[in-house]
Amino acid sequence: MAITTKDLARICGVSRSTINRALSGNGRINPETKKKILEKAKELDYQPDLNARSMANGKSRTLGVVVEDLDNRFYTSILDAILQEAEQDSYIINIGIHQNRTSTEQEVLRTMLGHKVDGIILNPVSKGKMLAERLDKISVPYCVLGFSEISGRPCVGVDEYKLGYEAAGYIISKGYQHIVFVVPSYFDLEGRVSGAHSLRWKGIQKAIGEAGITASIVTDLSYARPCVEIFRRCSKKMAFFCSADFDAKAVGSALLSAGYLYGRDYGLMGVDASQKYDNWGPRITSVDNHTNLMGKYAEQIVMSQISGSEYEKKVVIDFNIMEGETL
Amino acid sequence: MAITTKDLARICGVSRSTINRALSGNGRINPETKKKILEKAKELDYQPDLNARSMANGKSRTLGVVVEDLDNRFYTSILDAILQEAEQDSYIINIGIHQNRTSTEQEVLRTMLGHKVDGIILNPVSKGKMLAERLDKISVPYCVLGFSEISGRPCVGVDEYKLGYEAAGYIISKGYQHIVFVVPSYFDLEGRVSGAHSLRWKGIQKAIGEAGITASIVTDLSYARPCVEIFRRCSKKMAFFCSADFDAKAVGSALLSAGYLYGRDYGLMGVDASQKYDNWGPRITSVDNHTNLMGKYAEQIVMSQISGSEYEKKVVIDFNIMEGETL
DNA sequence: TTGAAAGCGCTAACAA
DNA sequence: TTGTTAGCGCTTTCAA
Repeated sequence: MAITTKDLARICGVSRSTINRALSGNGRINPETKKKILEKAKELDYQPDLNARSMANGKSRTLGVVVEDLDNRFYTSILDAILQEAEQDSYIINIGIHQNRTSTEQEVLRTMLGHKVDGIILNPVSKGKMLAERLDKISVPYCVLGFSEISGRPCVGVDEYKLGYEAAGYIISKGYQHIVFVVPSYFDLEGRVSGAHSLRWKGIQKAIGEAGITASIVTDLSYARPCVEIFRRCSKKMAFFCSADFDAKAVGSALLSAGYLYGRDYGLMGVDASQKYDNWGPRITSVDNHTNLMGKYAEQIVMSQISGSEYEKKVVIDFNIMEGETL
Repeated sequence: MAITTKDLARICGVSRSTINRALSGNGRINPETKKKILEKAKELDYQPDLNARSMANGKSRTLGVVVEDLDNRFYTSILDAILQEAEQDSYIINIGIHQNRTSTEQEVLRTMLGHKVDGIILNPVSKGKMLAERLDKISVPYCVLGFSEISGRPCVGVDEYKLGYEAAGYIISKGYQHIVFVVPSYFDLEGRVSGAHSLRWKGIQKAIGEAGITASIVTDLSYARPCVEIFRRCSKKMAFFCSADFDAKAVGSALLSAGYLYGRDYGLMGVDASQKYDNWGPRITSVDNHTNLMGKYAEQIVMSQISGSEYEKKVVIDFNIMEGETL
């Protein structure tokens, strides 16, 4: 059993409020007794029960973060940024994963609210009306990661339409005649279209329309083989634009096994800027969507709400194209 | 403000204990009233205050996990496993990062204990006596990730001596005459030797002794250039054994830029089995140390202590060598 | 089968 | 300057 203010009070021969005054630094108190109390507290290694405090004053100094899983650099990078930011504010992080299941998402959110987190950062599974309802139930400040699924709510993300448009433009500028948009997560488990990816796709379509070239989309979960097939049947100079570097690597490997080389035989582009973290193999041409900034701003948006200061409801993160050796 | 049992009691016209009996399923209660209460609870979306509960019954159903950071697949992979395991036990995870600073480690541990976590999984910064003292202060069940720094305490890890011995043996079996052990984290920020890595190094030395070949060690934080230099000056057939695939990749890239190719000109080996996650570039010969299992067992060790069941104090995780194209 | 009361450890308002 | 009291929302005796 840890030592409590009650124990301290008994030991120091004063009341608990006096203990509290010494410990918190608030309220008038005799410097002598204060000094004595603090000494005793240190000697006995007093550590406040943060849950009790949270209950008494309604602030838990805890933030909840809900993401898909931690098997993905996209999320861990966001999370790392959140953790660093939160530490500065002396906040602790509760983390939950929904593994792309709406039911788990709901459950995790409930649990977090049950634990009285002061704020939540959510990478949502659900979309549209369901997401809106779910957000309405969040009784604390929150911030959504990615904003293609919602409007009028605190969120941070990149402009996916613009991302698609500019990425396609970049590919076009390199002289490619056909773009294959590879996006295994285009449909979720319930068969609904991902808002972010459909926006990207729209951006791509705009760009190819203007340039007068063609594009197609691959949404198969096992996209490697289809990509090889498409490449074999197509005579135009083509590029694969994949929704993440991870997928670009898979496509590149598959085509390489089939005897076709990125950069030489076709173009390959991804999103995530994995070249920043991994210098192995050819650098993949990629869109750097600044995941660390997403985490940082998400945390700040939530903290601003908690502290009641001004904040931008919708923060748009910049992205930029990083040249590589595959396009 | 969320609805409480007090509210429910008022609304249903019964006492709070009756509400509790309905909600918890414990104690005798009229099925009628129980049904009515449960309906109301659902209708009003009652959600228990888990902190209050935690305070009342001394169990928070929260586990604390302390690792270096999330910028490292080694940790995120462990963490992911812990999360999945914890979800099964309906436990939530508090995560803290110490960023390799002993002071932060201490602070994070204190905060976690303050939040009344039921157990802690720790990847320690501190070593030896300091670590022992720190562990002694942990008033809840815990498990240490890696066991080279401690003895007689709950922990999970791989046999680093054996790992070094077998990895070196594997390298030797491939005909290499000199091994360079590349380990930038051999010394920590305070200049102390990492127990895990010194064990590995001992294992390596044993193996080379038996085989009658030579070995050297590089502990520079910027090891790329030194490695290139060593390679240039050495006439023997040599292999670099790096403490992580990440570092092996860096060494490989540096030597490649200098015109030397892994596999052909020298051997390259790492630890982590990154080839399991990343199929880009040549597969690196690597030791798979099963990080996911580490996480899983760590969680189980802590949970067993919490539930009072039997458990093994020291769990040794298997490792195995994964062939690649660089050795 | 139900209710009353105490307590977990803390904070905060009010008295002394 | 210090102490008393009540309350946060829950669980857990004990009594009715």
